[in-house]
Amino acid sequence: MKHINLLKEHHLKVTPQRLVIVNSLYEEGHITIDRLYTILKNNFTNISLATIYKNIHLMEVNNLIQEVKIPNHKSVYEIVKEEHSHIVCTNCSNIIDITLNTDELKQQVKLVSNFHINHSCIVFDGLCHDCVA
Amino acid sequence: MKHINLLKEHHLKVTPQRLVIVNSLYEEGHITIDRLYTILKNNFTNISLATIYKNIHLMEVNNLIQEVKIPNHKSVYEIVKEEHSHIVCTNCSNIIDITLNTDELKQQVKLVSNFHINHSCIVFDGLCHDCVA
DNA sequence: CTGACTGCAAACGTTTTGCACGGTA
DNA sequence: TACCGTGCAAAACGTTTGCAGTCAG
Repeated sequence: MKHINLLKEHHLKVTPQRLVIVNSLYEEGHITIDRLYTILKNNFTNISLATIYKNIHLMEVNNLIQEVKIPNHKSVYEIVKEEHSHIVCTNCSNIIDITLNTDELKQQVKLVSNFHINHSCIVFDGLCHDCVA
Repeated sequence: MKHINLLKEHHLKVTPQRLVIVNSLYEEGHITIDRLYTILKNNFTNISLATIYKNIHLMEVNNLIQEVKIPNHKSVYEIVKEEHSHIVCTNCSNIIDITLNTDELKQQVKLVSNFHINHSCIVFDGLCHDCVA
């Protein structure tokens, strides 16, 4: 099974449950707790939601994954990687990553506010190619 | 009390509780359920959280207010107005509105995705002027 | 071998629901 | 007056905690 090193690099013990969680995150890109529970039940008959929540929390704290809050949707989790934005299809709920240049935007922010900005969180919604038809 | 027309325009009956809710939204800009409960308790000794949730839900459905989801924070509600972005201070949790020109950003999105975009939701975090010191 | 992880059950906080009463239009 | 809104209590959710047994390192 892949992704063993990802767990080790983030100082997490390698367990079968964690490997399936990380693998699911890679395969699906963005995943809800519910979806994770469904997947884990297929692999471990006695899987507990508590185990999922505990692991999600640990992985967040260790910066392996992060929560993405999306308007009018349940939160999803994703593997931490370089900063990027999200587009959500309001019809089929599909979520994709996009990399944008936000320099110009941050420049605007600097002009109109006196905040010292750290991160930006940008989510678009609309219709994906399939759902436009 | 002001804001009676705002309720009427959104097809909501005018009640004392609703007037205080709308008034609080105007005065504070962004407000959590908890904060609303604290305020309403000062005005109505027997106010129920159920009343607050029911009204918040109704006002959302009638497009008078909207939820703003903020990374690592409780959701806040605000009066619906022209599209704008938010900056949150990671130290004092203060939230301010900013109006940005997102044309260039949406142009980028158009180039790298085949979505038909509707809305954008942009939240920055950082330190406000007071907290930098 | 030791500490960490799992599964279970219970607890917890938040949000929703049903109902009887009271108020708005 | 008729319907809608309120407050209360209970229920429904989602998430967290404590514990005993098991497993990874």
